[in-house]
Amino acid sequence: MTESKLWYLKRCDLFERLSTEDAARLEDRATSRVFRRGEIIYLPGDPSHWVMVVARGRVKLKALTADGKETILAFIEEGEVFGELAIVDDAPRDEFAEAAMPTEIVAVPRNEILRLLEIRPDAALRMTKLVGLRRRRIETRLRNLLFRDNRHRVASLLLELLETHGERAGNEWRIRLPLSHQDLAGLVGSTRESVTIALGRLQLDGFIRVRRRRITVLDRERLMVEVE
Amino acid sequence: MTESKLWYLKRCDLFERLSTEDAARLEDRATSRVFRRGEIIYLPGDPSHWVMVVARGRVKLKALTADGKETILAFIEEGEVFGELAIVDDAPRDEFAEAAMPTEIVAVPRNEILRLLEIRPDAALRMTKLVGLRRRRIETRLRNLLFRDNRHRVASLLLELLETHGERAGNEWRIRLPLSHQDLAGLVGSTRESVTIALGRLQLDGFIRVRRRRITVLDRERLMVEVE
DNA sequence: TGAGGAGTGTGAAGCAACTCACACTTACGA
DNA sequence: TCGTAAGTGTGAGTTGCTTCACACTCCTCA
Repeated sequence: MTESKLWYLKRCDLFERLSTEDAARLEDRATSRVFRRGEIIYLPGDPSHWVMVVARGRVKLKALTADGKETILAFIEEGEVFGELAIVDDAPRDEFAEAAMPTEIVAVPRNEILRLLEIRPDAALRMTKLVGLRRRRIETRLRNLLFRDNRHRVASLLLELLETHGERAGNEWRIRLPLSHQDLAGLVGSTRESVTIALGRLQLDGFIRVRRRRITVLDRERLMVEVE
Repeated sequence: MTESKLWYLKRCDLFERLSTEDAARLEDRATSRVFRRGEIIYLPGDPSHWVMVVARGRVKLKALTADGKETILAFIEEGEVFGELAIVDDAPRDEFAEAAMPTEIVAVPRNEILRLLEIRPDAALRMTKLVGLRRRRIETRLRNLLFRDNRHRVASLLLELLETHGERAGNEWRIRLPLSHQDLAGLVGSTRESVTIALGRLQLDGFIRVRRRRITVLDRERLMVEVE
């Protein structure tokens, strides 16, 4: 570990404004560990004793169906929190957290977080907002999946990804995350082949440019209209 | 209005333990109104200025697709909060709230809630848990919809409904909510006809009993195994 | 620099779910 | 008490997606 755990925690707005005392305490109680690409950080059934922060790397949250298909719930990037529902209660995890690349994780014990939320109303409010924002995102995703064909699903997924993992480049928007068609299928609940078709058509229609695992949205506004 | 707004608010655990001062303040700032069945309480685009509580009746949260299909996000029952994402930020609503029956609503201004959360850490924590619990539910729903056929979708929806709106009756579990096949279709993202088929089969297989808009789960354990 | 794996494109066949259409039943208000 | 609307059951025809199969491209690392 090259940097202190605290240094990583502080990049995350949840922990940025702590008293030196609280900070020292966190530094003491938090744990850190490095995972290789593909390693599992936690899995369904594990106790929810920790709230985690991505220090370096990227994490994929996913679930598996009985026949082995992968539902991707989210990607978590550097400086972001995950597993924060440990706060709600101690119900076991119900998804996998997997390192999507070499990744360092800082884990804070549930109790420490709860204590912090008790004494720091502003931290509590931030936490509520974090949980709420992600809920809103999931609800939107749900709406965009039900009753819509593959083209619409993929298109609105791309727009969602721009919000969370997009970066502007002139008029265009690039998706920072390298995503295979298989990954996209896991995000919209369809198959690799169907995603290939949908992306192909969207590209033909001039909405996007695809190169290997890189997707660029050429005209965000127009794509938003297309999706309604 | 037969009862005070406060009386209704206090039935909701978010507000139950207030100082008399805070209580008086809430009583003063909160608003209440009665809606007829089918009336819209708010709609997409409305400003999120209020957090609401169902005093009497039942509320349906839904969204409409471009071609008029109804996605049902949740039903909210007496004493429960909804529209609580107004706390996160002032982004406009993105769903409809509709009275599913004659319903009285108490609305608390966003600012009042925020103030309360600032000064009452326990209230803040409860709010986080509420938002988090609902998020977990939505995530589960998402997992249960992607990659699964109609039978599985309907079956896991029934189990979900037992958690939120179920009541035990001996060995059986009844769903308190009267739900048409159309409603169920809106919850799982399929069609009325497909739901009819799925329910019919589940009944034939001895998992449930259906009578008009009443569904009884005969053997919850067995149904859980069926869904995996 | 070449071999193997990951990622992408495409087509043929099958099927689950959708649409449309209509008959029947139950609930409930005039 | 009847009339109407809401809710349910079922079949025929269609379609969009999945499955399976295989060829091809690109990247990476030995």
